[in-house]
Amino acid sequence: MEENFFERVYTIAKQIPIGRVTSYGAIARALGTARSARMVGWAMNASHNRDDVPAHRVVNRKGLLSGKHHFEGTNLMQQLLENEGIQVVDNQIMDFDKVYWEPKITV
DNA sequence: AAGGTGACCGGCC
DNA sequence: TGGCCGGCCACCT
Repeated sequence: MEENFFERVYTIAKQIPIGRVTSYGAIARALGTARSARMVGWAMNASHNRDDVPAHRVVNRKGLLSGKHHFEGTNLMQQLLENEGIQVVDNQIMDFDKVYWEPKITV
């Protein structure tokens, strides 16, 4: 199933469980393109077209809501995460190691 | 076809 | 984790 790079990212993002988050690099690794983490972010940017993609569950490796800037509101992303039981303070995810979830590696 | 761009990551101080 | 720099790769104009 050779879909576009975007589709792959979306597939991984959709697999993120509720109350869990992952990093761009993790997704990139899952896709086999560990060095193209930036592409993941780019794909997420296009995720605005998909409503099935929980982009709010994708943060950078530091657990910072790097992409919150791209959401509609200023704290929409944080609200969504908190709604799932994730504590977010100052654009930073608390207990990042606890809520962190690594996507299934699809080689 | 070439160049610019980006919601990043890892290494070093 | 704070800051800076280089690499990396697909998408857009």
